[in-house]
Order: sequence, then C-alpha cells, then structure tokens
Amino acid sequence: MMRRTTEVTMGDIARMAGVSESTVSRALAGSSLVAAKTRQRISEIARNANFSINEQARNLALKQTRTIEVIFPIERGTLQQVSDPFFVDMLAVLTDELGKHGYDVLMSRSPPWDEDRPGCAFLGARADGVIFVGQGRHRSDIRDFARKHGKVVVWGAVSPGDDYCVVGSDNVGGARMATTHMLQLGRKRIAFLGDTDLPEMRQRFEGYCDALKAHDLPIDESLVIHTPFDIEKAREVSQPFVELFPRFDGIFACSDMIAIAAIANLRQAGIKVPEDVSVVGFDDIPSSAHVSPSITTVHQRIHRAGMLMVERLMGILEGGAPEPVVIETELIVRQSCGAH
Amino acid sequence: MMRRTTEVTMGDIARMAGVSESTVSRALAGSSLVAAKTRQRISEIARNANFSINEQARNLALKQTRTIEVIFPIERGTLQQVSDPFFVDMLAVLTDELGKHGYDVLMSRSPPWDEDRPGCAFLGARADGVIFVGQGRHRSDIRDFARKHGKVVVWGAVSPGDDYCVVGSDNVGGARMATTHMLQLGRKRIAFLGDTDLPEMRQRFEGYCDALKAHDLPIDESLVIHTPFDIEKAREVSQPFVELFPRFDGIFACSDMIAIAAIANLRQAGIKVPEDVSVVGFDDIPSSAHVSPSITTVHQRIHRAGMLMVERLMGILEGGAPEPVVIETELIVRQSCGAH
DNA sequence: TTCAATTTTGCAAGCGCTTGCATTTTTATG
DNA sequence: CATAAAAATGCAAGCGCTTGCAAAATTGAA
Repeated sequence: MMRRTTEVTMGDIARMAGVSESTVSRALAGSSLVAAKTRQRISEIARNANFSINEQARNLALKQTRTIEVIFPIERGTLQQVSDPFFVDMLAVLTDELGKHGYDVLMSRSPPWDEDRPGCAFLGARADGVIFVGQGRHRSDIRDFARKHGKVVVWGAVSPGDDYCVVGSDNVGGARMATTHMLQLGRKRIAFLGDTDLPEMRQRFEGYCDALKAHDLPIDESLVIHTPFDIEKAREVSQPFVELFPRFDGIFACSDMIAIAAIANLRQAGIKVPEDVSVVGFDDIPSSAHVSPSITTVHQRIHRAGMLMVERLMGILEGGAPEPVVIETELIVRQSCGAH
Repeated sequence: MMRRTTEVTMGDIARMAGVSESTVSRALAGSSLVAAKTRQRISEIARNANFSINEQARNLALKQTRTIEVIFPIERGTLQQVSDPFFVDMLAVLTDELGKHGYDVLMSRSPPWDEDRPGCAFLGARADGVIFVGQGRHRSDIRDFARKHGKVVVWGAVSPGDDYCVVGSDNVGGARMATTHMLQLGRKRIAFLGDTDLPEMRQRFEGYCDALKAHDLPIDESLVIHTPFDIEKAREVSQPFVELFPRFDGIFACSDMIAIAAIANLRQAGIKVPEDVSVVGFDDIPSSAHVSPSITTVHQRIHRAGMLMVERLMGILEGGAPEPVVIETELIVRQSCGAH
C-alpha cells in the first residue's frame, strides 16, 4: 500500500516547468492563451509528476461547487432498511443526468437541517443545489429550507400550495386507475395498504377513494391498513390483515414492495392471488415483472422524472423559477390482478 | 420561489457584529477562545442573517475535504439498469458509516480514470479517499489508481496478489456451501448462472466447481451459463437455458436477482421450483424472503462489510496499511432449494 | 533595423475561511 | 492603584487555484 505522497500543487509544476503558476493553470485548462508547445510540455510534466488538481481550491476560485446534494429523507438510522429499488433507480438516473450537466452528486446522511455539529448555528453550503427525493414527513422542514436557500427541487406529491419546485407522479390518477381496474374486474371489497401520513401515499389514497366513490362503493375503514414502506415491516403489518379475508377480494398496495410482502402473506395463509384476491402495486420496480405472480402495477416514469428534476434544477440555478410538473402514470397489467 | 440572495460571508457577519472575521470564525466553531457572551451574540447574528458557511473555503483552509468518493463501477450508461438492491443497501451502509466519522459521500458518474474533461491530463482530487463497490471489469484501472492515489478501499474479490485493501465476502466458500447443499439434497446436475468475467463471480464459480469435485461430479460446460447482472438481461439469457431441462435439476445463481429471473422462466416453462429444479441464489436481498417460492441464498453481511470498509479506509487515512478482509457468508435455507 | 501589432507570459489580487502570534482588554493580586 | 497574569480579540499570512491587466517576447512590415 502506498503512502500518501505529499500533494503536488500547481506551484510545483510551475517550478518544474520554469513558468509561472498562472501559465500552468491556463495550460491545464487548455486555454489558447498559452502557446500550444508550452501547453503540451506542461501537460506532460503534470502527468509525470502525478499531479491532481485541487478541486476545492479551484471551485473556491471559480465560486462554484459543481455539486448537487441529493437527499433521501429517510428516517435516520433506518437508511439501512431502504432497499426499495425505486430509490436506487432514481439515484442512478439523477447521478447520470446531473453528470451530463457536469455536476457531481453529494449524498449526505442527514438532511441539512439537522446538522448536529456542536454550537453550530448555521447550515453548511456545500452544493449549488439540493434535490430531495421524497418529502417524507419533512414537508415543513423542506419548505423552510427551500425558502431560505432557494435552489431546491423535490420529488414527491405535487400540490397547489407549494412554493418550491416539486416534480411528482400523478399519484391520484395512478391509484384511481389501479383501483378502477380491479373494480372493473368485478372486485368489490378492495383494501388499501400504505402509509397515508406520507403526502404521496395520501394522494394515492385519494385516488383509491375516488375510484370507489365513482362506483358507489363505501370506504371501509377496516380495510385501510397503515403499512410502512420497509418490506419486513410491511410483511408484519399485513400479517394480521390477511386474516380478515374474505372481507376483501382486492388489494391496492402503495408500492410493489408492499404488494410483494402482502402476496407472501396471502399465499402463506393459503389464499390465492389473483384468484381469491386481486393485487395491484405501484412503482413498477424491475423485479415486479419477474416474481410470481408477476405484479400488475402503476408504472412511475422514473427516468423522465429524474431528467425533469435535473432540468428544473438547472433552470433554477440559472435564475429561473420553473413550474412544478405532474408526470402521468401508466397501468401495467400483469398477473396479480387476475385480468389474464 | 426565492431568488438567490447574494451569499453572506463571515466578513459580513463580522461587520454586523463589529468584530473581526477571526472572532466570527472562532465563535461559530465554538472555540472557547472567544467570550461566551460574544459567541452567543455572533451566533444569533449569523442565524438571523441566514449565514451558511462556505464549506469549500473552510475545507481548503483546513486542508481536508471530509468527503469520500464512492464509486459503483458500472458500465457507463448502464447505471440506469442497476436496481440490484444489493447496491442500495451497500450505499446506505456506507453513507451511514462514513457519516459517523464525519464524512460525506460523493457519488460520481464515472470512475476517476475516465475523466473526459478536454485537454485535461490530471485526475481531480476531490475526496480524501475512494471506495470502489465492486471491481467490475476494471481491476487494472483500480490497481493503477490505488497505486497512484493510495487512499483506496475496494469491495470485491479478495485475492492474494492485491496491493491495495480489499474487503469481500467469502465467495468461494459461499458458493461451495450453496452447491454442496443442493448436492446433499440429492441433486446431481447443477447449473451455474453468472458472469465469470467478474472476479467475484469467478470465485463463486470456483466454489461451485469445488463442491462438484468433492462429490466426484464432472463440470458440465453446457450448464455454465454466462448471465449478466441486470434482471431483464438475466431473464433473456436464461430463457433458452431452461429449455435444456431436464438436463439439470439444480441451479446456483450468482445473485438473487438472477435467481428470480431464472425462476420466472422456469415457471413459465411449467417447470416446478423446487420440485423439479432446486435453486439457490446469492446476496440475500430483502425481497428474497418474500417472493414465492422464497429463495434459499448465501447471505452477504453487507452491514458488516460497509463497516469494515469504512474502518479500513479511516485506517489508511491515518497512515496505516490495513489488511484485506474476507467476510464469512452464511447459507439461508428457504423454499427454493426444496429442503423443506 | 525599428516600431507597432500580436502573441505569450507573469504579477498580484482575490475566492472565504482558519490560525499562530501579537495586541489589547479584563481580572485578580499585592 | 499598580502590575502581572489571564482572557479576549485582531492582524495578517496562508490554503491552491483563477484571471484581469500589465509586461515581455515574438512577429511582421516598413
């Protein structure tokens, strides 16, 4: 293992090349201000000397960070439990899209507002902008943060009052489609599995209610199950729920992971999916097409979402004030709903 | 949406408070060098003025970055396709553990060696250290990088010749266990699904071969299927493979995602798991316990892995040269192997 | 050969923050 | 009240890089 070679700076290179630091800077930046020959020579020297530019200094001088902070507002300590592939995909898209614009992604463990540095009354500004992937239970924190810092885009439930830029799926519409689909298949008693404390899930709940109302069906509170995102917990929570069968013949799950957990419990109880119970999920995570039964679900256009968020953030960085966007969703019919 | 308020600096705060910049700096850092009263007053002013410290400048002065670069060496452009929950979990653990040590995580789109800045002959040093999650097809790149930059830890296949610090699961042992398990269940013709070009998969292949040899069974090349990680592609690749049935009665899959894809194809072809074919995966991703049949798999201790990597990286940053670690794996018996 | 026009290079200030050391203020003691 | 010791503050020099502007070197034409 190699020991840290004491960092070589531009000054060093300058000395080696017998030119000034500014010439090195320009040469390495490919400026046409420095003679092509010199530029080459300097590049060469820099390479041999194993020079790495100090991005911090560079960015300080340039007054930029070229970094965007991406925050997954997941309860602290729970992060370990995420595993919802939705998040990876989103992160992947964001990383890619931001990369295209020359930005790096900084993931920090904790949201900027719960800085815990002792006696520290200020937020750290380490990025040119922030993307929140999901509002979680932190709406008001995010709002405050956005008011103070401006350069913010959030993924989540889009609602009229927002004074910051939100990009999100059409949760209401998606859930309505999903529920309606089951109703049209003749199911009458459809359960809702999700955590309505989260704004997006709240919207999905609305869509679910809409669909029921449109079919003149009542909302049976005992079939609205507060189910967390985490698959292990979802499994536990849906355990007692399945015992309610046959009081329900359909399930709208707020995420594919929840659907998977629920189906596992149903099978375990000897209840057949989709014969006895029709199940529709949300997200369209990659494995939903490959599990058995494959899961009918509401597709979220994650790639498009990531692109739009980045695009909007860039707009904000340039001084604009882009509008929020609602992204349409699509029902992907597979086996779990029983539509053949 | 708020417009960018022109950044307020320490100088501004100093002026407002009628003290020098250095006092502000110390006050905000909670130094006992400045009178408690003054400290409070300054904090107050800073808060009201909505001051954010410029971490870049701070870090420059402090000669640190407090940032670790985490790289998932996934082919460029493919990133979108990851979705393997293994990665999220790893990322989550790393983010958490590094956070505990006061480090942020920088995810960059591309590995440091394929910087594409025009005319740029140098690497950007933007982090105090680098963690590679997987060596992928980039072993030699990583080795070069490690030689030059030192502060590197990689997750992947641990092998004797490494001159950098590697942390990895006992792939050989895990695969051997998995395969042996099926052999003990009476299976004779076990297929291998994975991409042996990747060092870790190569090791798993070794373990697989070991087990077969120990049982005096030949290695049937036609049952060694080059299967990529991506679930969609895995599904495609294993499609023609299942038609070989009944030439095989067991499958060792290099990841749970591959196992899930293979099982989907088997079922589609009317082949029963585990009755007709016994399947064992690798990783123990969260959903493997909840799909049907639940997947017997080799558990990777991701949390421990993340902790160890961070611990080792910290060691390196302090000038040490920690040893590589092999982390033992564990066979989790569920339904897909047919062991009841 | 001379001088203006051009091309290359270097100087020095500045990015926003930290910190060693000197200076000033406060406190305690004789 | 003087004075030494202790506490609080400020000065100024960095951290490694960029860049406007001035200076030096080169070129070309007269």
